[in-house]
Amino acid sequence: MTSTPRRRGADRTEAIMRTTVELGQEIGYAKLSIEAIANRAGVGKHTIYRRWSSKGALLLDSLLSLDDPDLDFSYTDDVLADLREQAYAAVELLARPPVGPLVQALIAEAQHDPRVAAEFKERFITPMAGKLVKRLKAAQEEGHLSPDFDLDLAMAICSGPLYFQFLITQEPITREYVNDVFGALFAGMSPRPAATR
Amino acid sequence: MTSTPRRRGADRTEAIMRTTVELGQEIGYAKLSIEAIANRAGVGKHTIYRRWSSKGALLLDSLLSLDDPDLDFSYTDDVLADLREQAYAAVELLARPPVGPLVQALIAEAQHDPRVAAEFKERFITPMAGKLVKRLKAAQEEGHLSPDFDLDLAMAICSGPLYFQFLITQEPITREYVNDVFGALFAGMSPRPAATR
Amino acid sequence: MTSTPRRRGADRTEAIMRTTVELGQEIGYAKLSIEAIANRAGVGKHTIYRRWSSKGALLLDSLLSLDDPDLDFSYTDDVLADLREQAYAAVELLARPPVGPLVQALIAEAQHDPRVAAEFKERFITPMAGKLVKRLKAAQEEGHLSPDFDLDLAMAICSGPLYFQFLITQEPITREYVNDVFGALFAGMSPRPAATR
Amino acid sequence: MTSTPRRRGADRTEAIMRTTVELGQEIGYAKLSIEAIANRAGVGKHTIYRRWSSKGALLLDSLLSLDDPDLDFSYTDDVLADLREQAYAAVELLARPPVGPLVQALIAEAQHDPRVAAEFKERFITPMAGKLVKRLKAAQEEGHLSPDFDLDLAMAICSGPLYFQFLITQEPITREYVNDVFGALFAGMSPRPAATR
DNA sequence: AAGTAACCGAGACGGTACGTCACGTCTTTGA
DNA sequence: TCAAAGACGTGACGTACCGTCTCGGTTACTT
Repeated sequence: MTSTPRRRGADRTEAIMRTTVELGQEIGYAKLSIEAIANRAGVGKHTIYRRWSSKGALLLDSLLSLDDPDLDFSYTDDVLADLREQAYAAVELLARPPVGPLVQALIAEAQHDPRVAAEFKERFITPMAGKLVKRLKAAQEEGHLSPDFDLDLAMAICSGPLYFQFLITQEPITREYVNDVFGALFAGMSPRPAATR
Repeated sequence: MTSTPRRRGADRTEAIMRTTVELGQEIGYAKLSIEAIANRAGVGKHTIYRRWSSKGALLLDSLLSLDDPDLDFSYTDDVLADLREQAYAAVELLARPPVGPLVQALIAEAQHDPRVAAEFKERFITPMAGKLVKRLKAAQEEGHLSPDFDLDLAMAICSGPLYFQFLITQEPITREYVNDVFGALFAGMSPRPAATR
Repeated sequence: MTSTPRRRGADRTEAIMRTTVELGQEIGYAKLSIEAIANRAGVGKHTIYRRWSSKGALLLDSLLSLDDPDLDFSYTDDVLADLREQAYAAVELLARPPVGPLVQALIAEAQHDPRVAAEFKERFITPMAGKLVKRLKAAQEEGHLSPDFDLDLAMAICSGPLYFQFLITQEPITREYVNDVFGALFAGMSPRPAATR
Repeated sequence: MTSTPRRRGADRTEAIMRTTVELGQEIGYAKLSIEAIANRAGVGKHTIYRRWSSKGALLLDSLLSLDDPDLDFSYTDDVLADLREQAYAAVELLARPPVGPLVQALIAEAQHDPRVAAEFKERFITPMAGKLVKRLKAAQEEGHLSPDFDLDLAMAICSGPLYFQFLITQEPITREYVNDVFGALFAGMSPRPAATR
């Protein structure tokens, strides 16, 4: 029997995060003000400041509070296909509200708030990277991946081009783009030895 | 003989951009206020608003007004080496003030201002990409690069991992990291045909 | 034959004053800005500053440039009636645009600009007072007015209550009000000797 | 036992009004800016805007917050003397800072802000008028005043000439002037009946 | 007729103030 | 005891005008 210990608090916390996402979708996460969130959530400003040290921290918690499809990799014989599949899912999430704009806003925050950067990396990037690295390791063990490949590097190489498209060119990340990227990464840019010969 | 013809305007424009960089280095580009820049530059706020429509626009112009080392690729026999060399230089610029923080701030701005995003892409990213693509095309023609390779894709693959490190993990981009990335990109992640045999 | 000497200037001067009145009626004389007048009149700001030293000066000239009904007193046997008649006319002018609001604005300006106060008194009040004093003097000579009456004082006593209504209570100055004021001024506030006796 | 309960607010209100008067005396009430008052009073601009809707409203409250000598009429046998006495006192107040310039500024404001005009009339003019009317009524009952005299009119007639001098001619209002005005008002402008006979 | 001076529109410029917004801290008050 | 409500000092926003100052481009008078 749970004696509703400290129940009110949790309620409020959730309400605030829910409002954050809601309001963020309406007016944009960049224009969010603590003041507006407090107002909309029917909560004192203090109640927010008590829980989060910065807008970035609130955004991060709000992001992570969203129903996480908890995407994980398939482990078929075809690593490339598995990676693609996974990327499709990730990209689809990032492609639309609320996750996409939220991540964008968080990365923006991270550029001038090292604490947000650290937390974001730890709680958002690293878990994703972990899964990827695990999947790659399995592939490597099965010989589907070049054995002398640093897996953290692989992680950066796989994620980088997607984030580049997301943050810099800001064009939609299509399945074709994903296919191309992974295709290229696996094939390498060198002229094919076979072709040369 | 009229000296300094229509000089006043340009003078101020430069003074403002100089002050922007200066003050940005002192207090951080994110905390820059138009008010403070105007004050420091001894200029009315209007004089800034007349020239730039947003902080982002001012930051971009200020960035581009910096003495551009105008880095361009070498065209030796070794594409890989040339790319690396170029990346070293770029990374070195990004590694320290004023360019690094300015670019960081600009990318942050670009996340919630599409106009900044577009201008940044057009005036900062695209020129760089152009040089890279040109270099890659030359390589391709000489058979140093897989011939069936979309060059824009190559651009994303080469830049992505570096920007990922710059924006997301925010760890210093060492020469080793650059070497690893380009090495991996050229080799590809697939197990070597030799190994397969 | 007038060889249009310095003609352009006069044109502009008039255009500016016309615009002043026009724009003042639209947005209120208090909110008038030199900038807006210049714009509307199609004239550089300098051209205004060259002619008038302050907004008050411009307002005063604009007021005096209006077609002046050039009201003057009748000289019948009945001073009281003549004064009333004159007051009706004056009050009617003050009652509606553009004169009323303009005078109001000028008096407002005069409260914090001694130069405006002086000019306004000299060019607006004094001429009116002159006529009144002259009319009163005639009356005095004909025995229609208490002979031991300082005429400047009489002027103040006649005008004061009207301006009081105009500036302070800001209620419409009806003919009845005018009648009452002059009636009372002539009769005096003392109990009538005749009535007492 | 809670001391200073709900005290903060009132403190600030007073501080702001005090500063308003102070600063107004130094630089003139017309040149007062909310910004400067806030600065000098060590208060945020909002704290002022929260309390007063316009500069006029603040000026009015500041005026009324001044130590009011709370002048009231004597009730001797001599109405004329009582009125004079009262007028001396009033005029003396208006003759010098801070009251004089404040009232002047308020009347100026009232010329383009109907809300200020209304409040000023209600809270400054009407109370004074009330006392005067009351005094006049007493006089009337005692037969010291013409019985068929509208008292509101009497108010206008008594105040008008003084305000005329105050606002329009802007010359000092001497005791002599007061004497003359009231003398004339009581005697009336008509030739004396005795003189007629 | 050409030269020259004055004047003009346009509007940039350094300022000052506006009235608003949000920050993060702090009281106060009601449940 | 805790939270809502929101007052508070601070600082920046973007705008409006101030009065001064170029800037070219006419006029219209002089020589």
